[in-house]
Amino acid sequence: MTNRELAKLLFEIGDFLELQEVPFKPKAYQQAAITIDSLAEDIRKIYSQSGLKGLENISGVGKSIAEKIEEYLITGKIAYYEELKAESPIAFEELNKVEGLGVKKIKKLYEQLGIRNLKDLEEAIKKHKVSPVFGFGEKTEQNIREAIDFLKQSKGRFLLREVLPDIEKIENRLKKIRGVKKVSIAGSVRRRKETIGDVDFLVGVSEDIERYSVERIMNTFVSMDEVIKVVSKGDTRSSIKTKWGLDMDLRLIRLGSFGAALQYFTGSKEHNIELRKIAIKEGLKLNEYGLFKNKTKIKGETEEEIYERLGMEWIPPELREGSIEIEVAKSKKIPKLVELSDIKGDFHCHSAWDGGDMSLKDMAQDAILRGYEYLGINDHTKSLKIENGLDEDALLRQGKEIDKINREFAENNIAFRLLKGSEVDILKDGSLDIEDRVLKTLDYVSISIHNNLKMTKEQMTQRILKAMSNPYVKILNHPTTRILGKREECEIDLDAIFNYAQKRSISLEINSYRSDLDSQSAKKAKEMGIKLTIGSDAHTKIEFNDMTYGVFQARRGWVEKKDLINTISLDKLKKYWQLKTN
DNA sequence: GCCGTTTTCGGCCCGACTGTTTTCAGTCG
Repeated sequence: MTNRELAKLLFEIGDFLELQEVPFKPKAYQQAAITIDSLAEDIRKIYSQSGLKGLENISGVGKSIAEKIEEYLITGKIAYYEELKAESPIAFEELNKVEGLGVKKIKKLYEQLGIRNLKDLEEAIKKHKVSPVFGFGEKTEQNIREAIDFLKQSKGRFLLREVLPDIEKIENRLKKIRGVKKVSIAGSVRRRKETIGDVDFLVGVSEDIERYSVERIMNTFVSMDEVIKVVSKGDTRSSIKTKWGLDMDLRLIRLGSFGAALQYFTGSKEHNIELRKIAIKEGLKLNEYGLFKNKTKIKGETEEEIYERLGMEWIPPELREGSIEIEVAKSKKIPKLVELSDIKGDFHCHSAWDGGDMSLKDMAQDAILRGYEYLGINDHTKSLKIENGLDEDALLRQGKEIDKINREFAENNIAFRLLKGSEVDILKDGSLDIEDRVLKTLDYVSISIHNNLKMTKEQMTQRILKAMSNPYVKILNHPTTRILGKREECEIDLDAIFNYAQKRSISLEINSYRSDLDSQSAKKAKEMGIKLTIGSDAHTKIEFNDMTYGVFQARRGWVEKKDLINTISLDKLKKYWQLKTN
């Protein structure tokens, strides 16, 4: 991934400059790095199509950085980066990860104690060399010691899917504390990022809250069972570390400022900076307490009124990443994003036939309770032996059972249907492992890559294109094969896949469990007019709930109800896919 | 180094908390 590698280099240039205390340049490099990292387009493609000018058109990239990108794309290196790296003996990135250590302290530690990296720092802490340094002290030394311990055992970012239920439990607990009027989760959790770094709880209280009430709220928060360290505790903010390694902040907010605080702490940082610049242009000041004209607060109670006063529509948190959302909101064209309640069915779930924990009938009943109109059975096929993949015979037999269950629904006037699908395995040469004579008996065929993932980009792309050329294919499942947190995406030319999907009206899946497609790719597919599906990939009853996370992912990709297939009614689906099921 | 409907110069988000020092710098989000 060229974009990511380049972004990393630019970011590090920023780090080096920051260490040299060069003003403003670090931010410029890091801003450019962030933008490039979140670009949907391959930077190589931008350069090959539009040259240096194309690079300069990227927001945050000017003449100087564009030239460095060009140098990188041609030579694979940036001389400026190499120079800075050679000059600086300090492993800044590593040391900066230690909480409490910023540029100034890292520099001082190097100058006074010769500390270059984390290992040096650990040594120095062990020998109590840090506390005597001017500006440091006993407490700081102890904090650094603990921060290193946390760093070593921390898992970095957490999958939203794995932590959200626990976070919501705490949210509900906070709501019950006396004196608390309102609780909201902010930050990347509210933006529904697929991975989160920490959690921000906003607790709304009345304007004239008593001092002992404040104390009670803060005390309750920092003494929860999940807390293993209280990082800070004040009148408006407390900060804790939990046993999961997840950091949490509680912010106490007067209700009159709740909207401003929610806006501010939801971020993203980039989004907020853009918003503040707009406020400044209008002669206003935006902070977490409100929108101010001179010293007078003019807005602050709700997010909506703040966005409105700044001349734009309210922006759903999932879109607040500081890219184009503010421009779009100014022209009042923010789309109505898909919601869980729009989902009418799931095309990707596994039954007991391939080792799932539910029978076809149980699955149907569960789906009906969820308000679905249809459920596509999408069991693995025979070459995936480890998943008890079905062969042609089994698929035909399963089809008969589905017919039988559907007949019962029809007889009882239940407007719900199971659909005959299959997650057909794409073999190494791009052929499918189920014969066409059986594929044509199904309502829909979805295809997936599960093995031989280490092919060249060219080979992998050809393999998938060949599989997509089968006339019965309706969905390409998890197109890049990534499993967020476990497996990187494979080398693949997504543009070629998207072009072919567009031409043949093949739908691309947003897989809830894997977070694949990612939101940027989903956005791109949507813009090309490719229909998407969201699949839970459930193998067990509880995993049906994962649809929620697929919806989050889709929303982050600006996906609307109309962009998805599994939001249309059973009747429309019958026509759209010419289903065999009645 | 980047940016611009205050556009080619001059500004670049801003407030809370901690720890150390003794009135504030550093860090964080």
